[in-house]
Amino acid sequence: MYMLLATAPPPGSDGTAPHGTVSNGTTGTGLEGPAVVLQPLDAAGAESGPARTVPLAHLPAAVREAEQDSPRWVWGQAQRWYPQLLRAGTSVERCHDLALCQNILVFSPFTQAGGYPRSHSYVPMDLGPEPEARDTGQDSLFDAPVVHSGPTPAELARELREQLESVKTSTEPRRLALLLAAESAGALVAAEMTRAGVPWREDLHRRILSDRLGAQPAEFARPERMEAIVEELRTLLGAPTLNPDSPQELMRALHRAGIDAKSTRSWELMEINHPAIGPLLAYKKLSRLFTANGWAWLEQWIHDGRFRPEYVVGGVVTGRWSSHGGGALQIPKQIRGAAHADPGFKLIVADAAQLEPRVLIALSQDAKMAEAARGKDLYAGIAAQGFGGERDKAKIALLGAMYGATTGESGRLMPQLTRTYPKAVGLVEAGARAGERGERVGTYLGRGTPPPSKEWLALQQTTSAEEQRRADSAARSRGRFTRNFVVQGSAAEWALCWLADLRRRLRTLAAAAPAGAPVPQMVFFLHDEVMVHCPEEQVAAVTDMMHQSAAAAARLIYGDIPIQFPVTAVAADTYAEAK
DNA sequence: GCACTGAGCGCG
DNA sequence: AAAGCGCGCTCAGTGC
Repeated sequence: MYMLLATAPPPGSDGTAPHGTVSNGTTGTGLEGPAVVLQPLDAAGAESGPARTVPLAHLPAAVREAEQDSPRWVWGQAQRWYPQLLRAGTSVERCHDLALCQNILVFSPFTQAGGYPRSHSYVPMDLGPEPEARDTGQDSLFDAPVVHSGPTPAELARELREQLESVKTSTEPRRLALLLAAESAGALVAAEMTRAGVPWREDLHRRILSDRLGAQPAEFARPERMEAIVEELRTLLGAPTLNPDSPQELMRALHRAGIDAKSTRSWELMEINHPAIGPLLAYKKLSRLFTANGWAWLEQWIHDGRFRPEYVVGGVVTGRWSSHGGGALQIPKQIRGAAHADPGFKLIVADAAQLEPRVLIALSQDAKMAEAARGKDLYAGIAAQGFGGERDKAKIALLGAMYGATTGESGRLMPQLTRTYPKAVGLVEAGARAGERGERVGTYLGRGTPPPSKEWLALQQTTSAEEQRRADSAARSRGRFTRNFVVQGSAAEWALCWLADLRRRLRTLAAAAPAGAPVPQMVFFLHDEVMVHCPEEQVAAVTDMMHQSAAAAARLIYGDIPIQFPVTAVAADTYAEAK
C-alpha cells in the first residue's frame, strides 16, 4: 500500500539521535556510506512487513523493484528524493509528500475541529538527502549525494498516520484526500518537468535579441540600440549624463524638462505628450528584454538546448506553484519563439479557458452565470446577459469582482454584476467579509489561508482614531486577499488535478511504447497552462488526452455539475505559435 | 562589501 | 481601461 523511504538511522542507535549515514564496513552492516530504509506500511500507515536497508547507490534499483507492486511512496519531501531517482532513470507512479501534505493540513479549514494542527507533533519534514546541485543535465562531480540527519523512519511513519487520521476525521475526507493526492502528484510532475526541460533554441533566442537590441555588447556595456536611445534622451531632456535606469535620476530629469510625471511607470508615462516619452518607453521595453532575458540569461539558464527551472509546488499561498531560476513563470511573449520543439516533435500548449470565472461558477452554483458560460466564450456570454454585449466591460467587471476592485471602471460595473449574478458575487463578497473579520477561508478541496498575523490582529483592536484608518485599510486588504484566495486557490487545485490526470494518461501511453521509442513529456506548467513536448505522430492522441484530463479533473473535484472547463490545445513548433 | 528595500515590469 | 489578486527577477539606492 505505502512504502516509506527514509534515511537509515545509524546502527545501534535508538532511532532518536541525528542520523543518516552508516559510518563504514566496520560497523558490521556491510553498508558503506549513506543508507536508506524502505518500510512497507498498510493503508493506515502501520508497519506491514520487514524494512529493508539498502545503500543509497542501490536505491534506484530497489525502487524499481518495489514499484512492481505500485505502492504509494511516502517521503519527507519528493524534492529531496525524486530528482536523483529520475537521474538514474527511475520514475514512480504515485507518492505521498509529507511536507506538502503537512503544509495543507496545518491550515485546512476541514481539520480545524478534529485537530491535525492540535495533536500533531510538527516533525520537520524538510530533511532527507541533500538536494543535488541544480540539475543542468550534466553529471555531478560527486557520485553519492550527501545525506544528513533527518526524521527517523519511525517519526515519518507516525507523521503519515497522523495525517491519514486527520483526513479521516476531517469534515470533508474525500475532498481533502483528493487534494493531498493531487499535491503529491504535483511534486512528481514538477521534478519530472525540471528533468525534461523546455526545449530551447539558443540560436533563435540570439536572433530575437540581435533583431531588437543589436549585436551582443561587450561585458558591462549597453547594446547599441539602447545606447542610441540614451543619447537621444539626454538631448531631448537636456540632461547630458542621464542614466535612464535610475528611476530617481529619470524622475528629476523629467521634472526639469517640464514633464509632470507622478512616477516613471510606463503606463503613466503613456498619458504624457512629449517628444521624449516615445523613446523613453522604447528604452524601457528594450532594457527589460536585455536585463531579464538577454545574453546573460541565455548563458545562465540554457544548457544543452534545455531550460530547466525548478518548480516549488505549493510555493504560492493559494497553492499555485512558484519557481526558481530564470524567471520561468514570467517568460515574456517576446522570446517564446525560442522555445522550439526538437526535430520530429511538436510543442502542444493547452490552457484552460477563463479558468477562474468558471471555478467561481462551480463554487457558487450560480445557474445564471453557468448559462452564460454555456458557449465557448464566457465573457461574451456575460456581456450578452447584462452588459449590452460589451465583452470588455463584462471581463473587467468579473475580474474586478474576483480581485476586489472598488474604484475605476471595474468598481462602477460592480452593481450591475451583482444584480445579474447575486450568487457568484455573493460568494466572493462573503470571502472578503470573512477575511476582514480575521477569519480563515478555504478552497473547495480544503486548502486554507494562514491566520492573520499578530500585528494585524493587534491593529484591529486599536482604540486610537488615528490608527483606525490603518486598521480599516489592513482589514480591506486582507479581505481582498481572502476574496481572491477562494477563487485562485480553487483554480490552482483544478489545474493540479488536470496535471495529475494527464500525467497518468501519458504514463500509460509511454508504457505501451516500444523500448527506446520517443515519448511525449510534460515540460512546462504555468498556472492554467501545460506544455507537452510530443513526437509528431502522437500529437493527435496527446491533444485528445489534454481535453479528456480537463473533463476528468472537473468531474473528480465537483462531480456532475453543469459547467464545462474547456481547454484550448494547439500544437506547433514554438511556444510563440502555440499560444 | 553585503543584505535589504522599493520601483518597475514580466507572467497568470 | 485602469491600477484590484498572486508571484520572481533586476537594478538602483540605502544602511550597516
